[in-house]
Amino acid sequence: MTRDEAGFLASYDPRAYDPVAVTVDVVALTIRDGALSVLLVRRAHPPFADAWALPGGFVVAGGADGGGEDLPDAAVRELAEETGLAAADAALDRLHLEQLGTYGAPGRDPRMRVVSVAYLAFAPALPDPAAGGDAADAAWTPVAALGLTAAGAQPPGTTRPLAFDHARILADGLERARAKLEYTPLATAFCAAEFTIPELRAVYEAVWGEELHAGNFHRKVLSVPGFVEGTGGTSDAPGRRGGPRPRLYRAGDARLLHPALLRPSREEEVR
Amino acid sequence: MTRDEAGFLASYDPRAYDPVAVTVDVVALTIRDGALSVLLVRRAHPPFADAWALPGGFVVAGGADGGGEDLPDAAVRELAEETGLAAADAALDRLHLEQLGTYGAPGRDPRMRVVSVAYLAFAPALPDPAAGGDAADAAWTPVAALGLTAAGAQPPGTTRPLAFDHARILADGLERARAKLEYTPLATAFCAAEFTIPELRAVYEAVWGEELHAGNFHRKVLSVPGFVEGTGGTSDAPGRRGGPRPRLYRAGDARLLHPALLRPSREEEVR
DNA sequence: TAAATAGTGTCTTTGAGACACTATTTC
DNA sequence: GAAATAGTGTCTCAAAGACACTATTTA
Repeated sequence: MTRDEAGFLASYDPRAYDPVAVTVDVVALTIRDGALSVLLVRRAHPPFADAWALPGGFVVAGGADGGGEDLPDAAVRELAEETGLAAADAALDRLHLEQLGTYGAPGRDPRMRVVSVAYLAFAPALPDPAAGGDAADAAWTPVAALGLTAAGAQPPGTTRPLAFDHARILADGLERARAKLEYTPLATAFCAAEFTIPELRAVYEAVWGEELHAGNFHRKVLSVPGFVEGTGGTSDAPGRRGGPRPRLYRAGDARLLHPALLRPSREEEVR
Repeated sequence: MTRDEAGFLASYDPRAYDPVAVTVDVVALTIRDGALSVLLVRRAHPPFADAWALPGGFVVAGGADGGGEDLPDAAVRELAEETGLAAADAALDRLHLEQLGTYGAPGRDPRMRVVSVAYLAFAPALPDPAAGGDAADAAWTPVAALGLTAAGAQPPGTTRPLAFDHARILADGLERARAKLEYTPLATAFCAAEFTIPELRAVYEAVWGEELHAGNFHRKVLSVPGFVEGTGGTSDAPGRRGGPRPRLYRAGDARLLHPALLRPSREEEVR
């Protein structure tokens, strides 16, 4: 650093600017009882007290000398804090986390200018959360129960309206999830370490909201290089309604599916 | 708003938190002389004075009572300010702008904690920029000249090292652009309002960095519903090296290409 | 035994890519 | 005329989806 740069740094006063708060919000998805579900918390404090919202909160900034937390770390911390899931929990180990987008329209938070970085998480079936932090309650909620429109709005009279612009964020997260299942092997992130092809198909059906042809799906999954690899084992199939024991598979080493596994209902094809 | 909420808002002091600055940075791409190029500015002030960087700057926050600017507006403003392109310019009208991602690792800016929301812009050929704002210079730069690796790093000794983590942001923007050409009609955003199929092919070749089969490309583009629509006109083809006059097309009404136009070289297929 | 399910075989249709060819233009 | 290019025809191969079928399990 030159002397000029050092001098500039010393005279720099960040508080001369209007303040902006940075938060993270997490769209955590899982499959519970065959239904795609999102983790929601009930807000204990205003604004939107008692309303349901995505788990999230302020990022620890740290001073000019460092000490702040990185954004993905903040997302995992908020997820753990507000749900009682220990950050060291084995379940959180298998978590897939990716950045979804940033929402910063003026007025989206009545307190002040807040820019929120949203993260999208895929998790295998997790235990019921325990409320913690600023949350009065926490629960996995089937997304179908929220009455979300594709445009990211909830019609008036919805039983569980979301705080802030969280309906918009959730709608974006759902669309991202649906798209990612097409060309990445991330459906395996919703499964346990070992899974069967029918279980994997159930994930696709829950996320896409439509039934898939069992036979063609099976052949397709096995034909995509690196999607899954067999373990040699067989499921012990508790509580099924008949049929042979399906074989067990692990996630393969592919990071992209090629050829992709495209959604059937593409009549819309947004024009 | 309940009285409780109003009381909470009145007592809320945003300055109790460590400050975080929010900036926007723009990866503006265009095709110049057949080469995919990015708009860079030379920084007039520390940190990284005299280094090249993506155009960008602080977001106008506004107070609790509003008055701040939305993030996409800030991106367009920075683009206009630092390049001398008038915001009302017809060229900026045809601009495609989308959010790329948010970069907020502690220490990425030596002054303080800075969270930067990056935007990706596709533009038709634009005039040479004129430096303005905090920029000492501004220029369209062929991305090949920057020696970027796929990992988003620049090898030591690069002629034009980028400030901050802008090499990473640019690499992410390029990969996003390459992917988007596959399944959206955004290649047309690099073209004038009317264009020929060979011009469109040149866009794909510049962004993907490989040659495409002219005949198959032509048939493919016309076979995807809503990609392009004919104008009935014919190019007057100045300065070509022979061959018939190509027909003119406009962008169609499709927002997704189906079937997609996949990149040929997918041997890698990241495992 | 009946019903449900795992997994495979096969046929049809669509689309991608290779190659060939004609027509049109510039040098 | 030679070379380059726009645009079309045609063939082959890969892949998606429909349908059928067998084997295996539960109720």
